[in-house]
Amino acid sequence: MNSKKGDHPRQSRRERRIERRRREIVTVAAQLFAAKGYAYTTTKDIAEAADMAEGTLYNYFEGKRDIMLAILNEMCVPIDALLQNARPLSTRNDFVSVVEDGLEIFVSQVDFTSALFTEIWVDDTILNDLIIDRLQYIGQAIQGFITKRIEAGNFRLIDPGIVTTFILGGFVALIAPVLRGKQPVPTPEERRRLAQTAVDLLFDGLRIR
Amino acid sequence: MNSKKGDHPRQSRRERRIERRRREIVTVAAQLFAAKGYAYTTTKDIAEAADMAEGTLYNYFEGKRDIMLAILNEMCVPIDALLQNARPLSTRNDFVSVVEDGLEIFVSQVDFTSALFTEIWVDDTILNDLIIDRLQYIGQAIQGFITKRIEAGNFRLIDPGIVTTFILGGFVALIAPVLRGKQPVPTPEERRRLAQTAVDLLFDGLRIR
Amino acid sequence: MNSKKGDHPRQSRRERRIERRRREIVTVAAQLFAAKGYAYTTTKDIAEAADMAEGTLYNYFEGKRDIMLAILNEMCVPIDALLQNARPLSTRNDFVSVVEDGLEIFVSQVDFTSALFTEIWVDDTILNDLIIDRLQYIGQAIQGFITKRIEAGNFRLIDPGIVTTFILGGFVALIAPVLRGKQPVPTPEERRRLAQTAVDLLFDGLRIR
Amino acid sequence: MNSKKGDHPRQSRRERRIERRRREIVTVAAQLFAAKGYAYTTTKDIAEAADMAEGTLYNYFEGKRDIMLAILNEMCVPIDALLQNARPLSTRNDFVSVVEDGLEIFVSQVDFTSALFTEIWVDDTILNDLIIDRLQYIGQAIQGFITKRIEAGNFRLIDPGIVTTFILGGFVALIAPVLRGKQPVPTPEERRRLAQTAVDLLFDGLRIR
DNA sequence: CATGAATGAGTCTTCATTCAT
DNA sequence: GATGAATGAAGACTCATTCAT
Repeated sequence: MNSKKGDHPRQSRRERRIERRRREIVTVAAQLFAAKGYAYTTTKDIAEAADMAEGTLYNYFEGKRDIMLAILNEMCVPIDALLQNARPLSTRNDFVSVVEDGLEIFVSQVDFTSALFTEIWVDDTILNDLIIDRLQYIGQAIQGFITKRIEAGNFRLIDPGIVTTFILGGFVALIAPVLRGKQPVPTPEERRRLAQTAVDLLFDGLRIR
Repeated sequence: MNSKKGDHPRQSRRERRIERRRREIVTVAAQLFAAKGYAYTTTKDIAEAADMAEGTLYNYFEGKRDIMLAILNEMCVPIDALLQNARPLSTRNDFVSVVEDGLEIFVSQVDFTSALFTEIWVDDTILNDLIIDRLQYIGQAIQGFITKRIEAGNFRLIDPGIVTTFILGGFVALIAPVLRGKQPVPTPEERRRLAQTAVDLLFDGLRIR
Repeated sequence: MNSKKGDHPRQSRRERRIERRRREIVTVAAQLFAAKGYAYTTTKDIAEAADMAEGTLYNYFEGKRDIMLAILNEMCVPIDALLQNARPLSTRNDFVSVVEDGLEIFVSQVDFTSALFTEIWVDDTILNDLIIDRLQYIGQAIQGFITKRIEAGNFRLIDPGIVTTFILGGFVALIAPVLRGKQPVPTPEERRRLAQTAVDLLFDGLRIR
Repeated sequence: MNSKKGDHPRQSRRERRIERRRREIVTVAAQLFAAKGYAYTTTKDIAEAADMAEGTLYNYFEGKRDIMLAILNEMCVPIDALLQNARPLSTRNDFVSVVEDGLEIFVSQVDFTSALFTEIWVDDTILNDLIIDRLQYIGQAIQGFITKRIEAGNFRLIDPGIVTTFILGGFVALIAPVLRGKQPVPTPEERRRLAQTAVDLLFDGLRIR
């Protein structure tokens, strides 16, 4: 019997401790990577921020890069959850919800998101392994939605590819200032308003109809 | 008098040569920074690519960072020109033109743009010194345009700040795949279509009116 | 009295367990040292091979170096036994026997011998503390044998020192390929043949008499 | 014109300087490797001994291991020369000469030889790449010599393989004490005597004929 | 001006040893 | 006694910058 009481301890105390420690490291590393970028963050920085010896890092991660990958995976979990659970986009409200949830994910983990964005521009491996697929998945969902609506006669005839790209960019732009600390993290209400305004713009455009 | 003959040589031959050399360095450095990121590009890389000795770089630039700054300034020249010369946005076509011109600038200097984008996420100084002001200038132009149109009763009542952010993000998204080599550099015709589609979306939205 | 019952237990059960554990460690360590060399074998390697925690090693040895010394001592026990028990060399057969026994000792403990040879070249302390004396003892035995035979008119007048050195080297060369895994461990029959051939060569030389 | 005077300067001044520097490094490194072993010699040690900054080493060698390989190659040059130029062994005097020359090579470069011997026991790559082939070459030369003599009726019927191994070991044993600093470097006269005694022993054995 | 060797602070990583549990 | 996480000193190697030629 591993644990004194519980019958089904998911993890032994040891495993929990290890997990906790990894989390600590990942958390502070994300902050540092977000603030200074991966290349400019030293393992010494991370160790000091995590208040441990440099060598201790290597009991939990294979190396600096491994910490980065852990951050990115951490980041991917809620994203994948969103992608899995998302009902197929069919109504305007679906769209607003998804945008809102997306904002929530990225913005509630500013450091992780920021670290992610920083490296995407530099590291092809990361881009290919982690981003491209998900981006295509999202892109196809949006394109599917638009295409179907066009066929149904609800949407105008407009290149769905370009629109999708534009939408994704707009979405990122909404969170970029937050990531770079130029704007405070939006409250849930503000996120809702952002999502609604964005979708509003997208559906009806600027011009008075 | 520096030059032997001409009365008003803007620059002596020597100065021209220096200028040419600086350009060479900046050009190859931009390629390297774009490809591998600033941090992962060594001065040796640059020197080799520019076919000169490492030490020679220091006759033209104060150091590695100074080369980066030169790249960014290089980048800013056409942007500032665009911003200066742009007629105040008043018609829909103005908008299309500006977007088109913007695409042209960024896309025709993929390396410079790419190098720029890479560092913005990491380097606060660069962000503040070079980007923020221009972004605000552009943002205000767009916001002004929207606000005026709203007042004129042409545009719906919609938060101009959010719209502006969204627009800028969409714009960046159009060039991002090119920067990362995931899409080929668009031809002038494609740029025009991109610009038109984007503005079209922006003005009239997706829905059939 | 340590043990509960027996009157003359050489060692208590505890002591025997400790001794057994030390043996285990020494055995696996010798394998590793032989295979990779002392410097390239980590305490983690040893601990894993001995199927115990790294820290446990330190309950039985003062440190990594201490394990090495234990190996060497282990190695010395049968050697010293051989040296003690060996009748003074007097006949040709004595010589063959000693060579044969020597081969047996070194070759039956390939890992220990190998570990020993590896470090002798590097570590002066080991060389001085463990090897020099024994080597001199052996050398003197051989020299004594030769000198006596020369005086007796059986052997030619030939520098006994050089001969001794040459003999020892020849002996080592016979086992070296085995130590380095370039030849299989010789069977007792092969060892006998090796010993006989070597002594034969030594006594009568190559030339037809 | 590269050089002021000479028409056929084998190497430019720069190349000569580089070669000189490499030599310096190799020389001090060999001393250190010989004294402490490869693993226990740090690049810092080498740099200090060569009186230069650590980084400078890397202008001349790819890394620590590369320095080791340079030492070994340095070592191989005279050996290969000896092997190439050696007349086929046919007389007893040929044998003495080769042994003498071999002693000269190894003993005149104590540090290099010592560094070599140290690593052979540990590093399979080195052993395979540099030693095995040459050893086999030498072994075959000796075996060939013996076999031919046996066929000619000059030598007794004795396993040439074992004899060869024994000879090589004897040879190494003659230089081992010098390598480990236990004996002074032998003078040419001493080398000659060593060689003669060894070959004498080998041909005629100890026993009075 | 051009060169490129020299520099040495700084990086990531390893590992023998300790010690709280 | 057993464990294995924590430690931190030390190691190999990198690279922006300097400077003598």
